[in-house]
Amino acid sequence: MVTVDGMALGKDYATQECSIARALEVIGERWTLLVIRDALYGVRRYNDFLLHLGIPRAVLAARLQTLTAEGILEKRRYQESPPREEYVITERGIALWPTLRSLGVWGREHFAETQLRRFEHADCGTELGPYGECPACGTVVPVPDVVMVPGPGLNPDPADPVSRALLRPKRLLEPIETTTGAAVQET
Amino acid sequence: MVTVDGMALGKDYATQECSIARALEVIGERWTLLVIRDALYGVRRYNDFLLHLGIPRAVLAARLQTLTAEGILEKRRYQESPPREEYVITERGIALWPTLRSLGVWGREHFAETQLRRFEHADCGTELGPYGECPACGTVVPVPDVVMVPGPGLNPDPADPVSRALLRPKRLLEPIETTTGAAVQET
DNA sequence: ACCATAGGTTCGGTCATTGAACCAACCCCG
DNA sequence: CGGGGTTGGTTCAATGACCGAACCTATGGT
Repeated sequence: MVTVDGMALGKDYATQECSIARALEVIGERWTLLVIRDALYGVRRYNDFLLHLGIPRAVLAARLQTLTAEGILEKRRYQESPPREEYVITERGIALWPTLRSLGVWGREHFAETQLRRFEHADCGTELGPYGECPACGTVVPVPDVVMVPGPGLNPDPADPVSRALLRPKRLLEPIETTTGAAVQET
Repeated sequence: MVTVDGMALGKDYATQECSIARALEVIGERWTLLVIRDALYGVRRYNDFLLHLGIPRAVLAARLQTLTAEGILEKRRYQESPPREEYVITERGIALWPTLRSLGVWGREHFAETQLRRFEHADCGTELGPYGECPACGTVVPVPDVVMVPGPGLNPDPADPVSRALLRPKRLLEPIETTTGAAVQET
């Protein structure tokens, strides 16, 4: 056999015939799922991802490019004069919500944290079940109808403006209003 | 602030207050979710993981150790005389099934593959819904009652004995019978 | 003219992953 | 008793990915 030359290492799982493996080739790299999570929470701008995630700039640029190429985010110009871009999650990205939801539930249940955020059905206020369904209505809740409610145990006065914007209840996908404090300024 | 020295890079997402991030610190590394998938499929032995995944030996050893330490796998001796170990998935690991299931569904739907495997409710033969529920019975199917059925599009004559064992229908968690062909022998 | 903002790219250093080789029990076979 | 096979690892040099910091570009505000 000749072990197809080229990418010997990296993001692919060459020998696997499995849709889980295919999925992981797309979203399995470090930081990628957190970028998608933030996009579901309404984060759209390069600088906001940067502030909220604490990800190296180069890595963020690479992830945004890959996710755009894979059709999970869509890059678009939201302002011409000083050219400004934003990255908006697509249907394909939104379809990852049940996965992220069940991963979050698993993380909370098995690593004993206080509940940091709660997710409710906007129509009735019921807390979602483990796969994003509404126990009261008996239906899978469309992502735009999910409300994220911050819980206790969440730092009440975070440093970055994105975390501050996420401190009050809001619907998924609804863009965060970027108070435009300071750019990347740390410390 | 002083950014706790020590692990500056690696597996942690230091600034994130989020159970998704906590979960990813545990199962977010390369290969980890595939090891867990295989464990759900009934793979238990070091050599079988090796053969089926094509993972470097050192990485496999590291992942098995981490997963054992995190309580996702349990290492146990299944034979004394020549001391032999096996890694069996725990409740905590089994709880990842809905996550893996929804990830697999996403991978198949968005990256247009033929259906490689199907998952059915053993009691009634109905194909599972996207989160591992049975549409006919209306309940979430316990993992031991899920039957994995190989589909078309799966290589009918794979090289390694593990893939061959996974070619016929079987329940999740049921250990694969390792025909004990040859050890790691490739070529 | 000067500073700030948004969205990047470049670069040297460090960490993780890779493939191949080696090791160590123990068994079976002759 | 010696040789080979199986299982479950460890070690090692090389390569790629990730890291933080610095720099760049375009624009707008004052």
